[in-house]
Amino acid sequence: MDPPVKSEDDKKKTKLQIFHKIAYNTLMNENEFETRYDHIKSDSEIYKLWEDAGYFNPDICIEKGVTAPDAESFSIILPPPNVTGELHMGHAAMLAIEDVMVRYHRMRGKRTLWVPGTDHAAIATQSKVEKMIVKEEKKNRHDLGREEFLKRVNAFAQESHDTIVKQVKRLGASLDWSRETYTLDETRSFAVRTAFKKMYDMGLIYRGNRVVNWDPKGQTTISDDEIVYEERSAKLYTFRYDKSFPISISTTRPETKFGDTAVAVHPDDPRYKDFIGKEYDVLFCGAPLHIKIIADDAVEKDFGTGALGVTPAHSSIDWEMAQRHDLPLLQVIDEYARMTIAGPINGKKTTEAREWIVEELKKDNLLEREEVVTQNISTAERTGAIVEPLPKLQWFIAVNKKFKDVKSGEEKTLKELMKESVTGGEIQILPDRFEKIYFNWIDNLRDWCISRQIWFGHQIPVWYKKSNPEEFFVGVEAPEGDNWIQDADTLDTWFSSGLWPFSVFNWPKETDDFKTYFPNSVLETGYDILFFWVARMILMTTCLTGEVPFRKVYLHGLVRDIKGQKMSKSKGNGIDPLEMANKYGADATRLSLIIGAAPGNDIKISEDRIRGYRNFSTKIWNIARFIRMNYAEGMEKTAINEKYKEYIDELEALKSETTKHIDDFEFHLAAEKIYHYVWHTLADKIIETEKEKMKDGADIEKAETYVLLEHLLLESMKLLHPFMPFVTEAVYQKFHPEKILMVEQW
RNA sequence: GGGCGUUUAGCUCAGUGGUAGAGCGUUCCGUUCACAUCGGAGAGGUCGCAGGUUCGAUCCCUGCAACGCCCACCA
Repeated sequence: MDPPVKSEDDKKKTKLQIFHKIAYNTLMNENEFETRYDHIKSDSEIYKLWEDAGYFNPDICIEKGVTAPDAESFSIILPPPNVTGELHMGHAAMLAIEDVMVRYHRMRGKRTLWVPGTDHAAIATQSKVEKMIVKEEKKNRHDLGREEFLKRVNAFAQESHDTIVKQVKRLGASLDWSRETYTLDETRSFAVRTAFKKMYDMGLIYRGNRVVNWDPKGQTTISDDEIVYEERSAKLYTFRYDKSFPISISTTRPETKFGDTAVAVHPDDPRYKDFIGKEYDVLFCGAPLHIKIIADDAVEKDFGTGALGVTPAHSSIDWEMAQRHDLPLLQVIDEYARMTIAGPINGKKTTEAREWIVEELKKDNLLEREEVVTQNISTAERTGAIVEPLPKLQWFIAVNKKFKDVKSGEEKTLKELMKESVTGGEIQILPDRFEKIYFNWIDNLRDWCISRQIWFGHQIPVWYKKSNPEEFFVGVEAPEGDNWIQDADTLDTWFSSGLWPFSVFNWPKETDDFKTYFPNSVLETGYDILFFWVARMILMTTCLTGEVPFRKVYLHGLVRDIKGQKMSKSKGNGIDPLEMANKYGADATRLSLIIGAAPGNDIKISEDRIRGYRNFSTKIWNIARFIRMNYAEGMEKTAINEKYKEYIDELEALKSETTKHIDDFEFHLAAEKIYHYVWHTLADKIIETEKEKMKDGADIEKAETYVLLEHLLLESMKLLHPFMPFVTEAVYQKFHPEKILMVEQW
């Protein structure tokens, strides 16, 4: 007889099993079933087991035969944590949910990739380091100089990065670390410069003198989305510029009126109809102004006097109006929020100027009314400073300009492209109520100012001719010769993170990864960065690749403390996920963030919850230990007896329910059902019913029961693995040291 | 001004067109038993309010209220 022929596959498998066995035996003694699950020790050993096996990397999964080479791919990019410090509970929730998806799809045999990375987070990181330096050395960034300052920021970023990576691993995230990237590394920087150049050539990036949001404290522009509105009470003054002027106007900022070039009224307002088109020379608090009366629909008839002093240089609404009516721009406030007009208030702060003007108006009997109103004031998210709208020469992305769409070849605007990606169903946003919010944002979107006057970030790839700064060069690399000087500004951090879905695959190179894993299957993140990030990725990706960045967007809620407040260090109400992982295990921490968290709803977390799930992992351990203790050497492993059909059916039902829930992004339901099954069905009912037989039954009964219980246990460990990877893997190892649960078939 | 979410046990939250669920807490009983990080038993809820649809509503519809969030920005 011929010896049995081993197929290549079998050989591979045997080799694999030996490898696993050796790897595992070096970690723990398989013959002992410890009385307690020691998560601190075991969690790290198991993560190492996974890392050494290499299965986080889909290429190795294929190489080792656990994934078919032609398997469908499943890819997620990790929303890159900012290198500003440490992970918080929100990150932990994100990691837990994404790891559930990734582990599930990997176990289903998909070619599964989860790409790790970190975000340089430009302004956030820079201001953090700046604050540290001010505090510790009483110096600001200008004292250090650009080069030295950047050195400091990079060192801080590196340190944060290392901490973050350690923390991400501690939580069990099955990320492919061999593909790790950073938004500011060389490959990503190349992608950023390429994107800038391409969009410039497409006519979508332009340099323009427009009214921007200026942060006088941070000394930089910020985008509309970086503004936080704060409700404050303010005084609304009603007055005339001077006695000769026929119309009264109302404003909360009289100091800006030195920049007025028009007064706008509603075209249908009978009170002012006769004035439209007339022009006046007035003397406002000693300053000569030339005011034209214009009619514009944007004016609210019922507010104030129904007439609006138009200040094109210091209000974006007024600036737009000025564009429509071809009004001149008159800047009277500088970058430090100080007055630039000649006279007694030159160089004074806007608030001081305001008081002075009011006094002048009173003196001249021009002030008609003074009332207290509540208004929403724009403040800069990062510094808290009141935003000063100023005209500045900056770089913008045009969202309303037609260009030739890469995919359809049709003339479209970025806004249209962003909208179509979702209305056309190419991208699905879950929960779907966020689609409406997304559309609403697009409708209000204005040209995106992308240049920032900060140092940390991607320097704008534009070079100006030293001899003639009007002449500039836009390119991926610097132009030849030393007659050029690069734009000192850097790009908004969301410009580079907008490229993330494909820059992680080394775009613009057409890499295999790009072909295999792009578009990403799912983008999972908190709903708070829908506009900042998700929308920007859709914008950049559809524009540059002609493809959508991902098929589905799954938005999770925010993690809050027990009082419902956002967790933050300054409030001291944060629960540190790492502390929880060390206290109760990563599994318990993860489960507490999944169960009870409906998609898109905020979750309030407390230590008690986490402790409850730690008890669950102890329970699992004991169930496994009990079953294993009833295994006798030489026990005959029969097939499962027909009489246990009910148990098997129950398990099968659980399997299909769980599968459906995960496919439907209902992770909380899936986890809860498995939880309930393991504790209250398997342990409380089935084991309690069958344990007598294990003790006192005949050998055949003992064996039958054992086989049944082992089957139920190990199958439920598979179902639970994506949610609680550590304890389930540890249990599985006790039964199958030659295998790794992480890559078992779902 | 526009939009969205939430309202269910003492607390934090899931869930469902047909006698209501989890964690924690609480009451009683039980430790030579895999597990006291446990087991068993229990208390505790007119599922925010008012209408409507339905044989039947906590769930669907309408209105209202309270709380929270997002967007716009009336200058």
